[in-house]
Amino acid sequence: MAKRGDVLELAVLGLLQDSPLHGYELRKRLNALLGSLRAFSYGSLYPCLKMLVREGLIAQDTGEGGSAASGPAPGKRSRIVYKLTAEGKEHLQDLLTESGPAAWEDEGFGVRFAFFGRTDAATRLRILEGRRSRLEERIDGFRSSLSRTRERLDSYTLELQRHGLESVEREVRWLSELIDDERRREPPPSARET
Amino acid sequence: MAKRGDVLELAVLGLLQDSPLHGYELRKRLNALLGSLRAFSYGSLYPCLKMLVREGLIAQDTGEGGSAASGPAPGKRSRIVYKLTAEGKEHLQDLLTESGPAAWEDEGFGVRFAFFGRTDAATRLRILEGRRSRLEERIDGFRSSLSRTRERLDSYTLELQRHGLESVEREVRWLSELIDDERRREPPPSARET
DNA sequence: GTTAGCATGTAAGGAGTTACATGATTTT
DNA sequence: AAAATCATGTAACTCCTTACATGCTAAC
Repeated sequence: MAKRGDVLELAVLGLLQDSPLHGYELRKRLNALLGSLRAFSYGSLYPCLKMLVREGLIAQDTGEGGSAASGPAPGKRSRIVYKLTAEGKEHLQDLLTESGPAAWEDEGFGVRFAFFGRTDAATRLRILEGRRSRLEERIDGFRSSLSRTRERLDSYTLELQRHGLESVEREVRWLSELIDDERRREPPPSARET
Repeated sequence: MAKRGDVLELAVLGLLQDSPLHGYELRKRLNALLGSLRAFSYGSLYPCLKMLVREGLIAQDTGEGGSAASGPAPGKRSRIVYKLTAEGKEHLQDLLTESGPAAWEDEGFGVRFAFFGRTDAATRLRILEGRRSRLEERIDGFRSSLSRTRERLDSYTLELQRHGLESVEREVRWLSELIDDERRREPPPSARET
């Protein structure tokens, strides 16, 4: 229970944090935001929106204001604009601040990183470091499995492993640079004590 | 119809091509082979094996030979050894030779590449080039979406996009080197004509 | 006037995971 | 004799896709 790997849910809540949006627009921004990471279809977005409404995390804003132009693009067609509720904002903060596997694994990390602009410095650092040590574990398991099975592998398989390993090592270097940037911007409290 | 993205099926058939194996061993090799690409659990492997037997692509070899040591590790416990049937071999060749999205997308490409040792040169080249142009398309769509939404993105989101783009560009360079290697090894027929 | 894009949904199903259930064998 | 690892499986569930269904509006 409470073990939802829902990247979609988090991404939707995160986007609605900036401004209310309707489904169609939401999907475009979603896929622009996640870029190569992931793409979602309407068939998953709309049911997700319904669920979030049922859970009280977002609210529908169908009716146009009262008299004149009120929506972002008035007079188009009946569209359903969603916005975060107070509960939704809280839940979003919980998700973004959360530690644990959800925040380290590929997609979970990617979405959280995309919303780093609204995350506090301590959390950013924690997530970056969590991701890095997760990748370093992966490298270790990788190397030991390589040394165990090296003799059995042909050159193509080996080349695939080598390229995969190099990709992970490259991401570790990237993370290390980001971590250094964060530290420079906000030095650890131990430097201010004494 | 006939639109099975089954990475698992292909990987199982590919591994059984080298030698008959039982499920447990198969899973270990599977995860060693695919490394960072993917991991499979027993909950998907065993049902898949059953399905492949039903389809006549693999056969079970439960009974030990007749008298003395016959299996790879005799006298352990009742284990079910699977091997490719003639039909299975044919189907595997079809899958490995296949063009189209299945062979270009991330996982489909990865598995096919892992089995390049048993693939002919022309197919290798075709798949490598297919993968490369697929990635180049992705880069284009990416750049145009970036120029459309640049002003709206904060620095973290932008950094994520930049890193993603760089990863894809890096893979394109990798593929280009591999393609050059293949060409050097087996020059195109046009160079032999005249 | 027809194609393309905006806008919202639903039903069926695919591909895989987690957790459970069971038991033998080897190592410590 | 306890713990780890070998070995095989099943049931329920998750998350997402594809294909379908519908209709409005803008551009060509």
